[in-house]
Amino acid sequence: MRLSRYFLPVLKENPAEAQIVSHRYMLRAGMVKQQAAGIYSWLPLGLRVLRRIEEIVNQEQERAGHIPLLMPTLQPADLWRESGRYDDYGQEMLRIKDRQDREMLYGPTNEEMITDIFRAHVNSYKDLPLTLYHIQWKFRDEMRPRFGVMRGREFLMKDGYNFDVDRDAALHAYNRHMVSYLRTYERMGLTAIPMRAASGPIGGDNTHEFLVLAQTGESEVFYDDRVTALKLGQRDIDYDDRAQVADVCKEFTTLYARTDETHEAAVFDQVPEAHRKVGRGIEVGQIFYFGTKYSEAMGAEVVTKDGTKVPVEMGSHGIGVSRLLGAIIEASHDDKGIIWPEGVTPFPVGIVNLKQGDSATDAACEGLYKALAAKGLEALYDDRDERAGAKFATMDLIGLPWRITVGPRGLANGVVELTSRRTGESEEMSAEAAVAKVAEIYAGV
RNA sequence: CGGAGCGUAGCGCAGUCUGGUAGCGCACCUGCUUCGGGAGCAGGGGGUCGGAGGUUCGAAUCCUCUCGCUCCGACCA
Repeated sequence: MRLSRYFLPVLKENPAEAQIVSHRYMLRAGMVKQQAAGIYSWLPLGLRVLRRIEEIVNQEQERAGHIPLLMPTLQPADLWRESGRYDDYGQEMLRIKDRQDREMLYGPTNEEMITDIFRAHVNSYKDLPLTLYHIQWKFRDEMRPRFGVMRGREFLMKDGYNFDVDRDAALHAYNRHMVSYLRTYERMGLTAIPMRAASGPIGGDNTHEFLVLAQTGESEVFYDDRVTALKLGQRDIDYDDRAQVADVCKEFTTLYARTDETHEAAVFDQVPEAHRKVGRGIEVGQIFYFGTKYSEAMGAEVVTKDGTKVPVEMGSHGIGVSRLLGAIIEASHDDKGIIWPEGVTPFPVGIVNLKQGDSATDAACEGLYKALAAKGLEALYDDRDERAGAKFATMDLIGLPWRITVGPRGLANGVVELTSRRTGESEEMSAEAAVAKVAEIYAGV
């Protein structure tokens, strides 16, 4: 993408309403525009990151054997009357009437609707296990939306639902989700710690939240800091292997890690003092096992091997996709701007032409741009007629992890400069070597 | 939902107390100079002062109502 033809409305000054760093940078980098309290337009740069995050979520869900579908944002009230939640959900649910005066709602979650789909089409244990998920906009009419996309009223969420024949199978689904979530967050450059949680209006007694440590987090967290060193890495996981998946969950949930909702001081005190940490975290996902709560209420049953009918065992699992943008920025930025992890960056690399209009630098930049594209890497090429300082400031603000700087001084020696946004370190090399190095960096992402 | 505050140009703000017909910086447009970390000079365009009603010779400014947004608290992906 050539910046001169892109739509990237960056702001030099901090918008007054933005209190936390991710909100400030998202506005300043031209990623979002607020349209109402807790409701945002996604501008091109923000949309690119949102799509990247969705893509990673999709890939990891499908890798775990979960199946995508898409349910609507608007739902009929009657479905929610069956579970009893139409009345229970309260003011947070946005209720709407259509022209026939039918009661509708903008979905805050989809347990009822997925159960309706299930009961309409599945009758036998032979069709299980089954996990369906979608990534769809949700609306929760929060009392107090704040922190930009971190607590919006409209937000993009991945929500998945598992259907299993018995409790053991459902708990395996729970574990499978935990592992797939760990891998998802790691690919986004995040350390998200599973913490035992309270269940809230979804219901159920087995639930973990995934927390990203950050000063600006809304939850107080208590943890053994050795959990932050745990990494899934590239290990090979067979998601159908119950024992292997359970072992991974055990590895990641044995050390103490709780939110204030489930914190137990007496247990926490047994953590060695050197590792005992209290901090704050951003909740970026939650998984639940809730058994037959919805299937019983809504008559979602399957016939078992011995011919009896049983309500299907269920769980649900959510990742706050739009919230993740904020969480990643909170976890990865400096005083100049965002620092995107390679996994989610809107563009893999930026090209800065220090002397636009100079035939040598222009030609070198065009060559780089095309060579990168040939490797499947779409660079953001700053071809504006701006001074070097302005170009650097823009690149730093929008946070592309790698920058190739092309100027007449370097070209005279046959080199360009490859700079890491994270470390600030620069290395001079030929244009060919820079392309090769960037390609190598992204080969593993 | 309780408490506090703010709406004046695209963004950040001053002007409101003490009414006199709207200003600064950034951004934008033109020209010249400049050109490896958000340039300088000169010129220029842009605002029914959130909305409605009222008081007044006269309202951004005073009064009433209303809408929107932000922050602090209790709730949540």
